[in-house]
Amino acid sequence: MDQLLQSVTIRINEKIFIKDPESSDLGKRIIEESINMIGRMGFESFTFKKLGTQIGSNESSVYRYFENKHKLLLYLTSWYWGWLEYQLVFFTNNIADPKQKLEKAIRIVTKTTEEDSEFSHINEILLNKIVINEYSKSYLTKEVDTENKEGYFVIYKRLVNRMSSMIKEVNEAYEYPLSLASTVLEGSLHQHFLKDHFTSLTDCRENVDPTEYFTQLVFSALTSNIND
Amino acid sequence: MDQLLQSVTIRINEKIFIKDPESSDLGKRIIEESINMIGRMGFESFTFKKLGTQIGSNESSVYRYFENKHKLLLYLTSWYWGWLEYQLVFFTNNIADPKQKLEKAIRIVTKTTEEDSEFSHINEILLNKIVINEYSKSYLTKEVDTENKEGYFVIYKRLVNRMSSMIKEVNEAYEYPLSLASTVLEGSLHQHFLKDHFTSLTDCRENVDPTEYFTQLVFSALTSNIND
DNA sequence: ATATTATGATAGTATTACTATTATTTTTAT
DNA sequence: ATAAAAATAATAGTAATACTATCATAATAT
Repeated sequence: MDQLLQSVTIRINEKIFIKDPESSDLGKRIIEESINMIGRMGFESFTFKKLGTQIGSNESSVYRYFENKHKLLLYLTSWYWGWLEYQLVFFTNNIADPKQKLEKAIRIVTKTTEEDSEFSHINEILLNKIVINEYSKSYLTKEVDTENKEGYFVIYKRLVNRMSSMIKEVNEAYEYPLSLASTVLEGSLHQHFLKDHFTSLTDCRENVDPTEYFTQLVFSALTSNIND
Repeated sequence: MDQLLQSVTIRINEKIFIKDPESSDLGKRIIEESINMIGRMGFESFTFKKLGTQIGSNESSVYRYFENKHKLLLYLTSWYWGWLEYQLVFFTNNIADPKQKLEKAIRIVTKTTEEDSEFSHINEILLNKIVINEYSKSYLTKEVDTENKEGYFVIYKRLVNRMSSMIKEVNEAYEYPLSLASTVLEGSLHQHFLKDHFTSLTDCRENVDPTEYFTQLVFSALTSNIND
């Protein structure tokens, strides 16, 4: 990623925050440091009090940006999916062949984030780890339906839909484009997690990325003739 | 499921509990009522104090069975996976043809639990809902590696391995049997969740079970010639 | 120079997630 | 049948969490 990205901002649903963290220095420190802290200690041990101390500020000041840490997690993960969506669109835009396009798309959404684009104060490598470890917690709640209606998951949903469209462009007769798209996105996070913690449950490892597995899986499904 | 099951017990790692809940009436009420309560109010709102009140007992008594609610969740989910494993083995045991066997296996692990087997005080329908909504939380923690070493996830791991073996029996050249097995198990929970809360992200719905989707997906992957 | 807004400091509350102690009831062993 | 042991219940207490509320101070905008 390069210069271009420096002028791009990821637009997050305004209901997720009280005050836009991008609008001030303190806000940016909140985002920056919360990524470090959640990455280091995990979401459950992370608190606004600890964050306040860490950024040389105050618990009460953090509360002026986010209602609670759940909303902050929604903010961080939305940002991540927005960033991925941007890459997906940018790098597949010029590809005419649907197969090549889909292949590129799968590569983008399943790869390990290995470089920090430096286009913001956000550490994408760490954020990728956070998404792997914590994303499910943002929607596996009793409030999902309300929060979904409020539009807290729009970016992720848009991403799944973009993948689904690319799948359909390869084979419009395929019956499960949405399920396949959501399986690739969610499954990729899961395979990355297994690679790090349950090596006996995955074939992915150092140098065998989930990318290859999912690419083969998707193209098999789309070019299969088992239902003929 | 029938009579036979009444004599089967699912063996849970003894480190997960302090006192075996199967060993007393109070223990069984703890399990039974915790399933109702977690199902109703979600894992985060559930507390041992509320559980104590509900079963006409005491917070401190619950603590004599489980160290904390995380361990209780591990117990419940282990039980569920053990129960699924039992069905998997039981109903595939007599099938000689590897394809038919795998097909049956996929059906068992991806179907919606629709009947309470009555072979225990455990409500399997509700427990299935709990697994869909809460299972990820049991391993997406900072303590996974330690708890994995303690053997808290053995049953689940055994289940993935059984699925993986069945996959290999259909196509021993297939490169990702473990990833495919873990994708089916985890992905099935995810598709069920989407069906209930994010209908725009899945093709599964009333009468279109994840079963069909995953069956097609797995057999496409195994009979694919895209790498030839 | 003053009003406005942002931030910081402090205090307070209800709830959670426990631990510890003691009392009471139930079970079991003799 | 009785004593000892084990299980359960009741009560109290603690540190931490997840906030809310209030007031003071600093930065900025007009």
